[in-house]
Amino acid sequence: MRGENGWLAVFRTLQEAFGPQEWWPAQSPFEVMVGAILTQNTAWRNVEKAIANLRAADALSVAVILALPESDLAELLRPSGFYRIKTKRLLALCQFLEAQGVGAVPEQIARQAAVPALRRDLLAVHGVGEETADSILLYALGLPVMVVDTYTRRIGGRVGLLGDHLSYTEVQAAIEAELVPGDAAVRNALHALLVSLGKDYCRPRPRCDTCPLNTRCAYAAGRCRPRQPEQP
DNA sequence: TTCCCGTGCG
DNA sequence: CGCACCGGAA
Repeated sequence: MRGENGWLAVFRTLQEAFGPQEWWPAQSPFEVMVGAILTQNTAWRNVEKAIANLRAADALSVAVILALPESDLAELLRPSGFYRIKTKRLLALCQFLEAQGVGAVPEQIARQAAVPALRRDLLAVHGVGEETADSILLYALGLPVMVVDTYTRRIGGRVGLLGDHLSYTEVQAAIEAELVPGDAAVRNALHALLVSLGKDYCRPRPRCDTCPLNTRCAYAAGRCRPRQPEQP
């Protein structure tokens, strides 16, 4: 509706443009976690290749991955880039899950009241930072946690909802303040919509001419030009 | 701040 | 070819 201004207005506009989102392309909570590690600073299409390798090797489980020779695991992860580092990180995550005793059904231990402690424990895992931890909480465990990523910052900055140099926590709090507490679905959908916009429109070199937000975006109204000025 | 790294697009 | 990619650690 008209009259909304902040992230909720962005949410509604994007949902009208892209349709309802129910996200994370994965077949299990564990696969979500794997994807969350592999997609760090990496195009999703490359992550898909690595996950396909894992699936083909029947290695989409904690037990199998932990039993795999590290060099073999690295070879499976290779297409996702940063593969030696990601091998270490995925192993660290699997060791954590095994220690938790939740390798098979991790979502069952997740209750909303336990979110802060669970987030803290995830952050203690090598290779799990704030975005990865929150992606796991939201998309693997279904908990109402807003995920902040590079798209969120870029879009928020351009539309005038976020300043520069804000910490992860500050950005997250700014968005959370507009969302219904406890509603995981809206956080899931909003982040998914932001990713969709970020990939296809609000890119480093933006496509403002066809962007669903271009009528309300400060960037589109100002600095965004359909093409570079002609050469002198 | 710099490094980690393959991949597909412009 | 060069650039950017659903970051995090050193």
